[in-house]
Order: sequence, then C-alpha cells, then structure tokens
Amino acid sequence: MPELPEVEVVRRGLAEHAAGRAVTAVDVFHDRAVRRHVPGAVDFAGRIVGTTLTAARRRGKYLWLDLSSGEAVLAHLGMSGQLLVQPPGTPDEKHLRVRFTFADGGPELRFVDQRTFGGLSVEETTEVDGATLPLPVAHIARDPMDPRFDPDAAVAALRRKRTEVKRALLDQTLVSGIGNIYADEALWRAKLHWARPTDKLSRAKAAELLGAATDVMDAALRVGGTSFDALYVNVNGQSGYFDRSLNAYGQEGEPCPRCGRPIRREPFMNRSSFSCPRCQPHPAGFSL
DNA sequence: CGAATACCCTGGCGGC
DNA sequence: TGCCGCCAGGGTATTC
Repeated sequence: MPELPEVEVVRRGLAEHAAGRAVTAVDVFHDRAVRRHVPGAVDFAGRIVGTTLTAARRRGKYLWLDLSSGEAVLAHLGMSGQLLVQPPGTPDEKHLRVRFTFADGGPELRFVDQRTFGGLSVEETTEVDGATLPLPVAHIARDPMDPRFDPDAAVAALRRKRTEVKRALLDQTLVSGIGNIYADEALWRAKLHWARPTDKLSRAKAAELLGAATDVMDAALRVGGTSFDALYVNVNGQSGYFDRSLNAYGQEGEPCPRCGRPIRREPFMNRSSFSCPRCQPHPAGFSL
C-alpha cells in the first residue's frame, strides 16, 4: 500500500515526467475517481485543460500538481492507486480511471486504481503555517521528511493523546505519512506493543518511536527509489523492494529477526497488527 | 469535544 | 473446478 515513501517515489516521478507540460485533454472514465471534486467530472477536466503542470508536491500521503491557473490537482492513491506515465497508444489498463494528454504529444499521465479508494480533485490552495496547501490538506500535519518537521512538537502531540500508541501513529493530524506497514515496523524497532497507552510513554520513548518511523521510511525510500524507470512513475503502488526488509509487518509465524520468537498477528481496527511476543509484550491489563 | 466506529470498494485467494 | 467469503485498508462522516 502506498505510504509516505511510495508516494514520494511517485512525486519524484511526476516532477521529472509531468512538471512543465501543458495539458490538452483530460478524460475521466470512472466518476468515483473524481468524487471529491464536488462540481463533477466535466468541471474537473475543464479546470485542468489549457493549464500547465508547474510542480509536483507532497505532504504525508497526499500528492498534488500545481497548475499555472493557481489551483492544484490533488491526488490520494488510497490503497491501490497508481499514477503512470505511458506512451500514447499503450493499451488502456483494466482499471484506468483518468487520462491526461499533453500538448507536446509525449507520454500520457494515467490514474489507475483497482479499489477506487483513491481519487483526484482540483482544489484551491491556502497558506498554513508558512506552507501552501490544497484546502483538503490544510489539517494534515507535516511529515518526517518535511524540512520544517518539528520532532519535539510531534512528540508532544503524540503524548497529549489519550489512546493506543498505534492509533496515534496513524493519526495524520499528529504526524503524517505513516500507515499500517510503517507503524508496525516502527513499533517493532522501538519494542513497543501497539496497544500501549500514549499518555504513559516517556518523552524519550515517544521520541525513539518517531525516530524509528522516520528511519524505516527513509530506508524504504532509498530502496523504492531504485525501482522506477522512465515509464512508470511509481512501483505499482506496492512497497517497492522494501517488503524484503520488513521485520514484523506481514511476517506472522516467521521468526523475529531480533529474538527468534514467531511474529504474531492480532486484530486491530478491523485490520491486522504484527508484533513480536517477546520484544513487544502486551501492556498491563491487555486482552484481545 | 475528543475518541471510537462504520463505511466506502474490488479482486485475489483460501477453503470446500 | 467453481464459487463463496474473507481480507487488504486511509480518510471521512457519524456516533458515542
């Protein structure tokens, strides 16, 4: 699933292959892909055609292309969204939702999304704490790769919560970019069980956890960055090659790389959480 | 008001 | 072999 490192790979691809190009046509093949664009698909296309894509930007898992009109095309990949750069004439992907065609006659930009949790919209931008953001992103916190990310403020925000630590890690208004995969990897590195109460974490432990999340996403970006080529803006919305480096996520029954005990899987928020029973013991009073 | 839950989707895959 | 049901899960609206 695309989390921060995967979305950053896509952003870099767009910066290289889409920025600076003038759009001559936008075709929407599935209305659900633009459902967040309230005025509808025709308005969506009309606001983009005739403009030039001027830059590719990102905050957390949100991605957007600045338009020469002053608006921005906002994208969220959801679970299965891809942005692909494809030569004209390439057969349509089975789940092709939106196609951008350019004045230079070069490669098309295609939004492909099997499960349609992702989508595109054209948005106005606003200033928030010195950053220019599309309106729906205004409430999203800076992510750990943001040059102006404030680790101390993030630690304080995390510890102010009255909830389980993994819920807080996934809360995009505290720190953005972390999803289920990197949350489990960060918790494993910090030797914390996902149900530990946030407000009982020491400042140092919370800082260690956020540092671990930052490190694991940095490592994933370095690996994911090697696996896209000129045609594909991203890596199929998957984790790139980083899945080979996962210590906990998806590793149920596999030995913990640190202590050898089999990794367990527990239900969490209608999905799964993976942890080591020895390195990440249940908090006091925990029961499933 | 903050926290927790429901819901939106589709296809791959395990099991029978 | 075919089909049923489970599972993946981020963000937002709704409920508690």
